[in-house]
Amino acid sequence: MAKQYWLLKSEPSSYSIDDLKRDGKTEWTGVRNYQARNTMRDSMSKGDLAFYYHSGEETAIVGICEITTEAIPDKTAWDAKGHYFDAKSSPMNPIWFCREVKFKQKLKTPLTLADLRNIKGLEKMVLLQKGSRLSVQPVSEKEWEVIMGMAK
DNA sequence: GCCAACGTTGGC
DNA sequence: GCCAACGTTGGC
Repeated sequence: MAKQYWLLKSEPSSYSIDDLKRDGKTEWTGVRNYQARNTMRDSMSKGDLAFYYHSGEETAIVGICEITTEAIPDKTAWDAKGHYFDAKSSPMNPIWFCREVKFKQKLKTPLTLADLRNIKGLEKMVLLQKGSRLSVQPVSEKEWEVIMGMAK
């Protein structure tokens, strides 16, 4: 199957691209939205690439990471003291899933939301749609290439 | 801080 | 199954 592309959102204050660079890899846990869950569980493939997007104060694509595993249960759902606890999920019957992602690179210059809105060819991008707040979302191959072209 | 958009919950 | 109320996300 052809390589697919994604975009992962994160608040830099909770986990930034620099944190990922430092760690090398991380489990992309804490997603508690069914659509985003389904994307991670069912649609992604090992080896796919994803833009790393900072939401909040920065609002920009800041880097690239790679999906390095199949879907794995999100263990943070089982931690009763944690922020992402969900009593309905259990090791026997997991509800939430994640993937491990590996740091690939930082963009030399972040591409801000405002930049992206001005680039031809990205009009359909999920990120740029009104009211879009999915934290895991697809990026088309064409969109990926347009953005990579701009990031040089 | 404000508010639009969206998702979830729960009463009926 | 509908829908109002509520909570959250996230841009501005």
